Amino acid sequence: MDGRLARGEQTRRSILRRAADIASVEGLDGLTIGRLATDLALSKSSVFAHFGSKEDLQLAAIAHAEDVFRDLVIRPALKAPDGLPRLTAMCEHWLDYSRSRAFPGGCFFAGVIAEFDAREGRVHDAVRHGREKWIDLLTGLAHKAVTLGHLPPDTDPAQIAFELDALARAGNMEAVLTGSDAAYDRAIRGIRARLGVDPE
Amino acid sequence: MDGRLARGEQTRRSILRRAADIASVEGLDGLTIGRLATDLALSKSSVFAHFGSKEDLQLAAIAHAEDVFRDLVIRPALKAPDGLPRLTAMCEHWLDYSRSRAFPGGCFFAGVIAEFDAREGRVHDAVRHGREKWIDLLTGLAHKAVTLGHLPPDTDPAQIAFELDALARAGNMEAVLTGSDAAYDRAIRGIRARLGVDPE
DNA sequence: CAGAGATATCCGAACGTTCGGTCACATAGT
DNA sequence: ACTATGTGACCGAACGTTCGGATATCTCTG
Repeated sequence: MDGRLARGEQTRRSILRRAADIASVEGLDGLTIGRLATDLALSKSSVFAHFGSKEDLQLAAIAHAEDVFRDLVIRPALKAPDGLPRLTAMCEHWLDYSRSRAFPGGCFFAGVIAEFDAREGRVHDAVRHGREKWIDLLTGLAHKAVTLGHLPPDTDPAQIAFELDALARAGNMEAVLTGSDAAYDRAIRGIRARLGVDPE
Repeated sequence: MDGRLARGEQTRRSILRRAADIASVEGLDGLTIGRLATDLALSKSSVFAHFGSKEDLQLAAIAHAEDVFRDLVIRPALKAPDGLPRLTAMCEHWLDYSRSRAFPGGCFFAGVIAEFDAREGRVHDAVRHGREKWIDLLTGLAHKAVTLGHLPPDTDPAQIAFELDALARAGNMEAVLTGSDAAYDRAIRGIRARLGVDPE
């Protein structure tokens, strides 16, 4: 077992990368096995065989997008000092991740949540669970910021997590919709004001 | 030309009502002519004939949803006194419209915007234009509230419109995703705090 | 080290279904 | 009788899925 990846694993990853990119624009339903096969110069059956069903492909794409999100947003932000700096860093990395178009359709989850929020099934559950973890993370950071005295003692951590997420998500959506980066400035201004942080 | 509707117009409206309901859950792409025909006990060709193409059906569904939104949110809110009361009324009617599930998938536009924000074409343009009108409306109300002295004179109307929309939209999404109404309280609390209005 | 055998990986063809869309024809309303 | 409205049969394309077999890649033996 050397460090190299087995051939199948490489293919699987290339499929997932492409799948997440497509899904961020066309949605997880718009994601198509035939389209994937064409784009990657593979056969439909080969793409299919790696996942066993379209639903499992969708779930794998979500898991992959979560890995990307962890690498680009969560892990870097956790390097900031605990409390308010870490909370603001999390929001700013979130916006950078959207702005950089790590996924061509903006934030992968913003699109997928809206697609599956009102449905049922495994994909809905996975999306919902992923979002819960994210909100819990933000809430925990806000709580820590309160206990450290970085935020007023009467601050409700869950409420502030909700509002920060709302502002960031709105920035992503408007930026993608209009093709302009101006919405990111709106989002960051709202976030900084809400946290009582001086605008740079 | 008496007051009654022509037969075809009645059918057309029933199609659009159902189409908007389906699209709010499954998306405008998940909306299917065959599904519509089955649900309404019509033939596919009849449904199709009313619109000429699927894209035109999607555009008509958007226009219909805008009518509903105008009736349930905008018109009632405009009865409130000008300035801050009207702005808060707009937000609250927005949340009530989402909570009441006028569309089974929550706010029609929240879903459709996320579906088409990163795409191109007529549907994207229609969605974007509709959202522009909505934001302009909110911005105008905020501006009026500032000039009337209901909000601090240094308030940026466009910024506050962005933030109010962000909070309301987040409330809708989380409520639909989790099936709980608690998110609406979060949204309204954030909105009232942002506007400096006392919670009731 | 070579080569046989097992195992991953991938392909091509086909399946049944559903999609948006077309068309000739029937029916209903005035 | 004429027009608006709706039907039913049908098309080609794309969908997810299945399957048998070809082709790499790895493993184990001699």
